[in-house]
Amino acid sequence: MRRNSEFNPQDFLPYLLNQAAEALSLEFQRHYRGQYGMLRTEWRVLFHLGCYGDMTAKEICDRAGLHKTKVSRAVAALRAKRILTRRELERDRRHAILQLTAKGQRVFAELSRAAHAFDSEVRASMTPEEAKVLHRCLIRIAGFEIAK
Amino acid sequence: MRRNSEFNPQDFLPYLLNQAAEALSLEFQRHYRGQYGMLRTEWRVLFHLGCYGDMTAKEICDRAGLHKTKVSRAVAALRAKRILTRRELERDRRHAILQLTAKGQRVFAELSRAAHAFDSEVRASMTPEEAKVLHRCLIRIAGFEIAK
DNA sequence: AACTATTGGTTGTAAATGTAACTAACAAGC
DNA sequence: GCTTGTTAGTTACATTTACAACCAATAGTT
Repeated sequence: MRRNSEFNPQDFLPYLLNQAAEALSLEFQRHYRGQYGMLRTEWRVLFHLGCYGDMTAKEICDRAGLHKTKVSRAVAALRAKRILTRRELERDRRHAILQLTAKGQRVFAELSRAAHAFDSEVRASMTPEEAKVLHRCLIRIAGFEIAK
Repeated sequence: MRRNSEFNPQDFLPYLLNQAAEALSLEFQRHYRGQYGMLRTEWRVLFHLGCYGDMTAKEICDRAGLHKTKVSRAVAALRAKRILTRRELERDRRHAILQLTAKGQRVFAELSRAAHAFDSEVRASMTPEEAKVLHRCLIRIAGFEIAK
């Protein structure tokens, strides 16, 4: 069977994007996984709480685009690791504010620094102009939805 | 707890890249999953065989950066769907060449067209110059490995 | 030929994820 | 107050994936 020259995987954006995303995620994983035994979703929850401050699980779902079951399980795991606590609201006991513990804040500070360094290292492989374009395109794509 | 203004998830490349990749993959999934009940890895294997022609599972692993167990299972599933066949080599019976069936080629042609259209649609959201920069950066990142 | 190593690939099992069904708390209409 | 609906979150179960152990074929060594 002969080669199809019109189109190849590297030119298909979903594929290329996935390869790039995988490469970086696998690499950065070492930090939260190796050091703290955290899963990707756990790191994301921690990241959001650290960056944006205390919030409910629902808010994390919305901001991070994660399904509530994923967040629910990540929160349970982070609680078990004593990285965050939940405090139910008096006025509506369905909601619970999630809050980093002192340990959680230390871990966040640590990982946040690692993330920053990692990010800089990746950006070092491109010009500031390229970085700007990349960022702009990714933001646009991340919100991409095809006409239904 | 107050907001950490120095750094936010949208600025962290692994995160942003993941969001973008997820958005596109989920969207494109409809085609191979909805129409043919294929999984992502199956689509990738089909894609590679269609684009590059017959090859062994090992070659697919190397080219696609997939683990051999994933490919092994995808191949089994695609065989069950009569999309490809395997032909053992006489001279080394460890190797088996994977080859698309007539049906496999039709399915590939169909999905390839859909992929092309999808890709164009995504690219329509950026200038040719942006697309070029994006492609260049992603290729670079996809091969990224931090100093160990 | 016999012994070890390596390679291509599969299988078993545990961990992680997705989906749907469920619970509990509140809100709204009557 | 009692239905009905909605929202936040959890649990149960089925799929998918990751990791390690495994098998069979070949290569390399002695």
